Amino acid sequence: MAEGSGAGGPGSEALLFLTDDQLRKGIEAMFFAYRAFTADPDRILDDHAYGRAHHRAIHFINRQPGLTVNTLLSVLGVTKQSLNRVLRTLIEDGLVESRVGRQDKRERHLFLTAKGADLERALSDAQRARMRAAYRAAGPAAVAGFRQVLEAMMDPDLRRHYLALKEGG
Amino acid sequence: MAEGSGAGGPGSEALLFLTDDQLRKGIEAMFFAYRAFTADPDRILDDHAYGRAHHRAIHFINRQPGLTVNTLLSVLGVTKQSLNRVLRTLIEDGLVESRVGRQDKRERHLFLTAKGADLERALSDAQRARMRAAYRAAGPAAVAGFRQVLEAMMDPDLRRHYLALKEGG
DNA sequence: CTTGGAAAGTCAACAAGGCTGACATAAAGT
DNA sequence: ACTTTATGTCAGCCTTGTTGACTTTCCAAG
Repeated sequence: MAEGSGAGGPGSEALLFLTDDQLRKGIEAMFFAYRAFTADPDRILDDHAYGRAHHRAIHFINRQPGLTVNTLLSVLGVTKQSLNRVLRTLIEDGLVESRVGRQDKRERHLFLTAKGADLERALSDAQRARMRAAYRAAGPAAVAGFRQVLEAMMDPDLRRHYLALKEGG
Repeated sequence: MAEGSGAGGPGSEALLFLTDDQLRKGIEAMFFAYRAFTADPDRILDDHAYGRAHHRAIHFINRQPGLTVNTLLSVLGVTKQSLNRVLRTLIEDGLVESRVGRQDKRERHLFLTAKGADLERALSDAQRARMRAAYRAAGPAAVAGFRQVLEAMMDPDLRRHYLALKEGG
């Protein structure tokens, strides 16, 4: 309603959507939506005694098979020690395979095993189902705006990682 | 990829935005954007030896001054013990005040003190600045779509909390 | 060939912030 | 009088993040 009143000064029309109230709604929408966004995978992970950290590792190994530990590290934005704990259990459990690099033998290239790919599929199926329902409810135009805002929200460094994956698809 | 080939049946045009690739991009955009979304407040909180949990409590107490512990509990979706740890330090540090209910003396109503409101302002200023930049870069139409998709993503129970706040504004 | 640095892995210790379970108190409701 | 609700608290556990120190392996430049 406040948006409709034509009382603003010069140029205020174009900036009406930047009111604190609009911004606050966006902030709260992010908070609640992210909870929903992670809820389905979390349920599946619980059954396997894994956590969100395992999901993230599995996701990006699937997205970019053969990526090195260092690359995964910088995409995830965590420390080597933190990732290693997660990665070790995934390798021990036979979900991830680590192969020595051919050119540079210091590097380890990460791949999902068949078992790992199974879990990845279960997780991303669940997440995609929710995203699909939201997309369908909101419509194509809304989806375009959704991604535009999210991309504009990222730091340059994060956007770099995002875009690298976006092209690769 | 079956959806992407030009061979789709009737109605496939309208569903092009539901390809697995589009869904995946949305999922990854959520992941990276949420990191950026929380980065600025996290930096401020670090200086005060608080964490994201404190931020969330402060945010919702500010949004709905006088709300009861139980209400805050259900909005945040955590256990009483978990919230209490956070709330206790905020009260001890003089950021939050807890007043006994007048009608029902079992209830405690939560308010930000002046000091609490100061921190809240610093946190939300930072978060709004990022959101404002993203909104400005993406434009009003994108913003509408952004919120539509996020709202469609929420579980009914989460959306209930979101809408209650939305109206209250 | 030696040496410096990079990639990876590991150990130890710590902190935040979730969780469960058990229990205590005060106040309300029946 | 009894039960239920709202709150608070203690104790213990888990995941996942952190820092710091150290090792092994290997590449690459001097």
